Amino acid sequence: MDGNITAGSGTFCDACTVRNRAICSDLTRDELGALNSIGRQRKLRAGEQLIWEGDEAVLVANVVEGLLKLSSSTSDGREQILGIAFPADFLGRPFGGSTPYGVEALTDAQVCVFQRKDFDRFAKEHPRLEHKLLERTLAELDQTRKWMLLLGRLNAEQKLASFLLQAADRASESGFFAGDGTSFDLQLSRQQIADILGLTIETVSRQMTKMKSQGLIDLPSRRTVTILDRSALEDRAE
Amino acid sequence: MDGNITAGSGTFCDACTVRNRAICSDLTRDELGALNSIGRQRKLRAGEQLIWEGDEAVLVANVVEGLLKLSSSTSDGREQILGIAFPADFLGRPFGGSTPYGVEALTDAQVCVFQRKDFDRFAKEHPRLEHKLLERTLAELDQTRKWMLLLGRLNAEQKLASFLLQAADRASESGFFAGDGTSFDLQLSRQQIADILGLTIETVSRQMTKMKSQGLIDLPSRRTVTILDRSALEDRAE
DNA sequence: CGTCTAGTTGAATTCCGTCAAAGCGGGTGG
DNA sequence: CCACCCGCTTTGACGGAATTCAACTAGACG
Repeated sequence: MDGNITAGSGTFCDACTVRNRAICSDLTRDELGALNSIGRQRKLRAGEQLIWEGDEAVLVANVVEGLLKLSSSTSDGREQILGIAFPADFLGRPFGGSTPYGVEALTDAQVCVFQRKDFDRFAKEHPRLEHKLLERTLAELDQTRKWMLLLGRLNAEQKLASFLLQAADRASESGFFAGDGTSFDLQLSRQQIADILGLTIETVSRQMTKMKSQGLIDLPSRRTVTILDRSALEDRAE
Repeated sequence: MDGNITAGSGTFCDACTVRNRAICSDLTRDELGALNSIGRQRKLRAGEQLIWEGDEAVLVANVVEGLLKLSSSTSDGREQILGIAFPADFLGRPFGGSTPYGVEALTDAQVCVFQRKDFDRFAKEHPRLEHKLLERTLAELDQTRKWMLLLGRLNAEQKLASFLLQAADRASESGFFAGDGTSFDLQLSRQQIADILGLTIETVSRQMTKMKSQGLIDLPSRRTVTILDRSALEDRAE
């Protein structure tokens, strides 16, 4: 259980690939050192759970590498994905009681974890960090609200079109299999897409083949999507 | 257009009814005075718009009295309510570009507004205020995510049952027409409930009469709800 | 070459939205 | 005081979109 945890060696921040984008980006060398000493790097395998839904919030983390999902389930087992965490995103619930959602790695991932108590203390003493965290949380809230409109008011076609456009943007900006910016790897199964959009796997599949047959997209392989007619896709997104 | 704006007189915080619950609650007298000097009280009529969707974020506010909705619309005019703001809640998007949702008063309301630039500056200089704002934003994010599960994965009956239970809780804790805690005033039209739950007005109506006929609730008047069988309602909520 | 999982396709069903009409209640003016 | 009107709500009939259940297919991997 400890095999995938590396003790904070005092140097890992220097090598951190998301250092300039994560909430730590405004810290001085000394502050970074202090934060370093309370954090640990941890590797996660795809499918591994970092935080369980409803658990008392004992840890928070920065995503260094990979994709993670935040999700919650109904009592009868249907799942809704509440957000996707990308590298440099922050995870967990500081200053809070329990985490009302689970966090699980979608791909192999690397995170920089902190005991919540340690992090809370550190944050309170470092307003610039708190400020970064606040900005990030506000942005996340905006994002989440946008998603609510999708869930509440769009039909399956609109949901999928919006999703593909957003995925394409994310893919090109973070360089995932970017190619020419129109072809990209989804990194998500049909089931996961369905869980994001509040649909079933069959509906997702049907909509994708429909879009393919209409020449809006191509599906060269299971998880690869090529956008052939972006503006038509935008028309359907709303 | 100015008739409903009162200049900051230097004393209104003292009389503020939400002073101990709003984000200002940790400030010293001096700090409160300073904040006071950049804020203005404003009264809103039910239906009046405080912030327009997509506008550049020029103001932020504390709710002093009344209820407001945050909402967004699809291009074909269907609306989704993204959140309800209660007294002591914070409104608007500090440190940001545009507000991606509109804010409108549901009841007559009173808010304490700030120019965003003034507020941003003040906040940056007062970490305790930022901390409060952060805690509030995190709580709001949790709330919003819970709502996403409802929108994405619950059916009409489950949505309505969840909504009524939550409304009952809110009503009793904030003392709205609390009565014995089971009977309360909704303050929302059927259309607004539909916009919250991602349903149509007819579906909301049908579900309510169904619950009434099953003895779960009573509907003594248009906007009053009495919960007769809470546990049965909880069973249906998920 | 067989097995296993993820994805696709099809048919039946159900739930919710749409359209239309009727009911209710509160306010206004005769 | 009553008749009328207006907006909100309820109710009904219908259709369509998405889910459900089930069979089938395509790759991946040993």
